[in-house]
Amino acid sequence: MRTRWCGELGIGDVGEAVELCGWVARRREHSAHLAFVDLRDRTGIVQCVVDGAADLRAEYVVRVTGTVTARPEGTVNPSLATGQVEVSGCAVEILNEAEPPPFSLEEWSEADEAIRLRYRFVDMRRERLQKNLVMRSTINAAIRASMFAQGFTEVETPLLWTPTPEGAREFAVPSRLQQGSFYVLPQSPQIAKQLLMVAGVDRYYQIARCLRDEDLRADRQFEFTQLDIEASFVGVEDVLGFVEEAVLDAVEAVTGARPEVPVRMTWREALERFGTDKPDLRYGMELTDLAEVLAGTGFNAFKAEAVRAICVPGAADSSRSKLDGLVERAKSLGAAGLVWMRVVAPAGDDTATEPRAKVADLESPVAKFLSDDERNGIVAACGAKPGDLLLVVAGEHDRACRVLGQLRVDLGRPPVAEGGLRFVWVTEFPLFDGLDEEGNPMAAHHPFTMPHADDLDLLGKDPLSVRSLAYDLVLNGWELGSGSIRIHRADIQSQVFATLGISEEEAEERFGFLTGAFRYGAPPHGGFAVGLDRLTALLAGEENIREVIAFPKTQSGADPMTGAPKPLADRSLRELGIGILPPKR
RNA sequence: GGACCUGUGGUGCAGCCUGGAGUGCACGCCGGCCUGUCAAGCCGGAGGUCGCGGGUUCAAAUCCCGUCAGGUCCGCCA
Repeated sequence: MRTRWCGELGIGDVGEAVELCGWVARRREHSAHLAFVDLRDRTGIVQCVVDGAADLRAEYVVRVTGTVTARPEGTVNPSLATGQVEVSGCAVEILNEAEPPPFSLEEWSEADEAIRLRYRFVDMRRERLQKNLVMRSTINAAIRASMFAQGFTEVETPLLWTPTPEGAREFAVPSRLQQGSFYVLPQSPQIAKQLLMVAGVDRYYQIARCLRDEDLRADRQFEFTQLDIEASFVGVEDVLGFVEEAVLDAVEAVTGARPEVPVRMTWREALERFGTDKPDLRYGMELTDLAEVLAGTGFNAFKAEAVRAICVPGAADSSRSKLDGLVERAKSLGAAGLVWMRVVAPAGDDTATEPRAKVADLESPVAKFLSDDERNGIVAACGAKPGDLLLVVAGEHDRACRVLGQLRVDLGRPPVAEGGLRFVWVTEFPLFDGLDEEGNPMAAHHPFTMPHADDLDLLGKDPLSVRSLAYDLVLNGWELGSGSIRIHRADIQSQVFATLGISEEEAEERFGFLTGAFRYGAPPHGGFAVGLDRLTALLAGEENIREVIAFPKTQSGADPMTGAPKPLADRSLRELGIGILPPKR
């Protein structure tokens, strides 16, 4: 039906007779006998010169036959990739008519999210989504090539899996043949891939769909895609190497340049410096420890386990209401309070106004409670300059760090498309993360994560301080993925289960098929999973992973195009043995 | 479960704070004109349950309450 793509035509094609197919993107009608039709296919747009276009409308599907010609002098369009040429002497065959699109398909035009999703098939005609879907495909292809080259075997695992309470909420699938029983959709192929290690597959990967029934966010959909990896007879460094190779290959395939290898950082260091386990290295504003400067302070609010600060460059002119807003934000994040300090010209500086000079070089509600040495020390420790704003949080150590880490993101994070690609390996995550209602430690990663060899004897004594062989890959402040070395020895697994407060019977019931399999010769193994929606979004410069997914859901989990989720017909419910309870109220 | 923002012809907005006739802008749509435009231009026209429900008021797009939808975030996401 066609001989060429619209977007690939250039000056080198002049003189060629072409047949093109696509959609009418725009139409500029000059008279009954001269019109310009911009024809669009997946590769781009080219201008066609037509003898009259009165019967054409936007988004009509057409086949154009004509000759590629150089545009007349002065009519070249530099903003169009094909702008040096046009297709002239065109005959236009209408393959299908179209109603006017529900929203403008011009790239500069924005439409409401609900309408975009309702007419996703129209939205996807735009360059933005076309480009993102192609990029996603490029990434997938590069990853498959990389994993295959590294000797990995792609294995598919079931979507109809078994409930494994613990972790994310699962989507349930009723069984028709065994009424009252359910499959669940896998929140990840975690257990399946460990079984593949017992099976001797040795090096497994899969571009796997994962499903979690948790609330949606800009970087979270119900269903998402991971590069899932597991390998036997490996240590942490091996796993990081496999992942690094695949991810950097994928980035290189998209950008044409191999990025810097990820920076290494322990979880502890990330928390101390950035107040988060997913540090964004594209900008500064790192946390400053004020403990030393304030060691002997008389100000009660600063007599705390930790006193930390961030410096916001040039923000000293923030309005009082903005500062009040920051205080509220800090409180909502769990801080007891937030102290702000405007750094102004130092005392004695001729440019300082009289009232400011009286409080030395800090303008703050608490300045009067601080000694001159403390004020100077704070400014020096933070490396602050006049015009900067300091934000100080005092309190329990981890919480103070996290609050400031979030404020740092709120105030400093650049747009997603700026600042390059800064990969970070965050290593030595704690094995446990807080206590549940019954006072038992909760697994930070999952219950099969190997404790750090040096911390094994702490399991019984001080579980919360036990480090693990778990690690995250972070890119520009987004958690791209996580993984760990798994426990393959029954004695250590029992110890961890015991620490988690999981009895042997309970472990047997929940994970018996895994621990049972482990008795038949489980190799040491470990793995990782990389979120490909997030990776693609970051490479595409998108703030929301919806933009790299063909058919995403809204934040309330709906699909405006299909109307899903919908009630099931009574007949279907009966067949599944399911009754619907009256709505809660 | 919670907080905040948004909802006005097909689309994107302004109007709302400070109530007074659905008023306005841009795009699109329909008709006409126009032989080198390119987000074409010019002229004319059509198109509205101001998300929905209730309340206050002589009077509500505007104020109040509720609700629905979309978005961002907290909780949640081993």
